[in-house]
Amino acid sequence: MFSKVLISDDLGSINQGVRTVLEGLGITNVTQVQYCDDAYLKIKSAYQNAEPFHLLITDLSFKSDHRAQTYASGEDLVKQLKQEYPDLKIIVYSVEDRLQKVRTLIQTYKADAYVCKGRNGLKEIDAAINTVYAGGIYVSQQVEHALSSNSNLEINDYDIELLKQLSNGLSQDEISSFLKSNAIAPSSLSSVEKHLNKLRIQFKANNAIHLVAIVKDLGLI
Amino acid sequence: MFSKVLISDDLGSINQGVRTVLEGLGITNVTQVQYCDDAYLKIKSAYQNAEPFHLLITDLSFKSDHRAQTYASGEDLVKQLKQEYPDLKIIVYSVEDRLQKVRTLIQTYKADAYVCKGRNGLKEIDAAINTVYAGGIYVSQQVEHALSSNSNLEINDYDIELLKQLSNGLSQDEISSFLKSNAIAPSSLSSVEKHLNKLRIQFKANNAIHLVAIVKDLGLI
DNA sequence: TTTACATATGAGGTTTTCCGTAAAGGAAAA
DNA sequence: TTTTCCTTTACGGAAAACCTCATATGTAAA
Repeated sequence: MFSKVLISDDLGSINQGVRTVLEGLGITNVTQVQYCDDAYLKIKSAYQNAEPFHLLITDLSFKSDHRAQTYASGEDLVKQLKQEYPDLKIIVYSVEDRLQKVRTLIQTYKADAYVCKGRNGLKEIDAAINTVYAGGIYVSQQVEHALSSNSNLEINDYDIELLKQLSNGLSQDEISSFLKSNAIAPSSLSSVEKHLNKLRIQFKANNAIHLVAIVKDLGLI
Repeated sequence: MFSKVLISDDLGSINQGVRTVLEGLGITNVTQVQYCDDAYLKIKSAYQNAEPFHLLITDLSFKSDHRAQTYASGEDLVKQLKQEYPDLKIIVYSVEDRLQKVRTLIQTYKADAYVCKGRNGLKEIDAAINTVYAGGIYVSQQVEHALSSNSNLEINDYDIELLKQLSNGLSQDEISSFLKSNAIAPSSLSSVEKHLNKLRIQFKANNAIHLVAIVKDLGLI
């Protein structure tokens, strides 16, 4: 089992629960921090001292306060750490249950587990630790289907860009110009219309306003 | 000091921290629940048995699961409880830091305190309990200015309703019909246009889509 | 009551979005 | 090469949104 673990979560009280789970697994060498930057520094220095952490359990959203931070969110932290220390196992523990978030973290940033905070989050943490230790990937049931590619995965970066610009206040005409000036194809007004229409159908939106509201709720933009 | 307290929060681990604070204040008769409906029922039955709770500390957002709930959020719970039991003191303890939320809960629903979960949330809980016990209102510093009327308070319930329906996919014409059928005045298409136009200017939005994106980011809807 | 002011409603014209259809271009298969 | 299929682009009409100005309504002060 893991022997050296770091917990990163700005709410101290949650750390307490996770710590209890770790104790139950016989893991006693546990450090906890309340800032992403602290997590990064602890892991870096431990690695340099040849006493690396084996597992990081981190939240995603950290309240910002007076302390300026390099890594504002757990996502940034995970991304950076997995690049520098691919061997470090990372479990994300968050209330966030947006599929897009889960996908990005597991597939792009290569996190090892995604556990949703909830009524039995601690039980899941237990299971996740065991799975990750065995070399597997653990994802909470409620967001499991985020990884099954057949879901709403057909929306690509181009679509996201359209939606972003739309929610940014640009008219479809302006989006067309924007695409042209950024050399993104297709860029004609007609294509913008067509793609947005496809998205409207896909998300069962009545109009563009509704569409933006829906994808914002989904956390896509 | 309060002698009988109920904690309502779907994440068990947070309850633990609050419980510790209560113990520090010499409060030992503490009950905790993970569902809003349970909170309501506990308070109701305790009242009927002439052993009422004196204080409720509740979260706002509760993950929905298989159990169907009458009160889906802490807001609904607070609203209902303060109507039925005005003497019951209520402290809201949430990560949510949207000013509109704070305003509604304190000013409309008459909650006694609003504490933001954060790095020193438990210290604030301590202070809030003392303030509320003394008959005062406690609001976390970071959202304190929510109550100072000079902020963006000019937007009223009517505006919020418009924005909600708009983000719901209704056209301005349909919103007008909706208002008429719900006997909300003003209801003419012209008025809907005018009010939305005012909001667009107020929020510096280019168009209705932009407007909805902005107010969604602000957490107004 | 009259006046003044703010807000609501109504009618107009312009712009943007929405939606269908059709033509043009490109890539892969026949 | 031709055919097929898919995507981009273009165009036009209908609907909705956007904007301005005129009128109506209601409320509070003179």
